[in-house]
Amino acid sequence: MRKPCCDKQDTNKGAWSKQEDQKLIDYIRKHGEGCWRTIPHAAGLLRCGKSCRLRWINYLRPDLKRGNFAEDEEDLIIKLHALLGNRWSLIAGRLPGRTDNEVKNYWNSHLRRKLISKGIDPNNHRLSHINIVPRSQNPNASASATSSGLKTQKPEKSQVENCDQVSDAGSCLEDENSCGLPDLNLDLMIGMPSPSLANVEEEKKQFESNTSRELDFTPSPTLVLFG
DNA sequence: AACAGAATCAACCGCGTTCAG
DNA sequence: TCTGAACGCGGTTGATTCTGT
Repeated sequence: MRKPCCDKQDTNKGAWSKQEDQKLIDYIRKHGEGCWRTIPHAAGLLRCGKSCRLRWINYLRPDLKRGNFAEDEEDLIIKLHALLGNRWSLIAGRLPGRTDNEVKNYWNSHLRRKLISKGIDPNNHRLSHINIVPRSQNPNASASATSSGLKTQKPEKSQVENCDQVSDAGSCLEDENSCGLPDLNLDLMIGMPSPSLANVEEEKKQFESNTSRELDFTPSPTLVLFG
């Protein structure tokens, strides 16, 4: 049985105070990112290492961009999601200054809905033959696009009906290979910070070879990668 | 102005992976 | 080779803010 990552009795939870932020920033500036387990104690924080790591990565890191996503960033996220599925850290790795959490939140709150409104199933990036009813006329759809709404969205059949056996976009791509659909031909050159598209492909292949998921779904003919 | 519902996003949780001993 | 601790990730939650009535 895994032990909890920290002694919960002695750790703060919830929002970080300015003082806590400052302590963490000061410590990491001085000593760099290191063993997250020991950082809280060393920095004089009553937080668990996990929490410190998350706070640093998602909020305090100096190279974070923050603010609205540019259109090219949106496009890139959509394309990468089509390629990689919900592997947010990989996607975020290709967006300089963005974090996996940020990308994930943005996807769940904006991009999903954007795709749905264009009649595209965000799970597999295929045209879904659903009539999109404006929210105002469709009270049932009210919470479906929120991140917390995702849990309620799961059973929202109408939107996944066409591909109810598809788990994610990545799996869809496996199918892509097997049924000989056209090459994705993605233009992923927008501000790639690290390695290159070749590595995305590499990671994808690696992922695919590592995964033994059996897929069983009927492909719809159109995979949509707009942008 | 007050309220309700929706949207946003920081943070937590739990699991899989990695790695050192 | 095995085991356990730590890390990293994706999913989820819940507090806060926004928007419409």
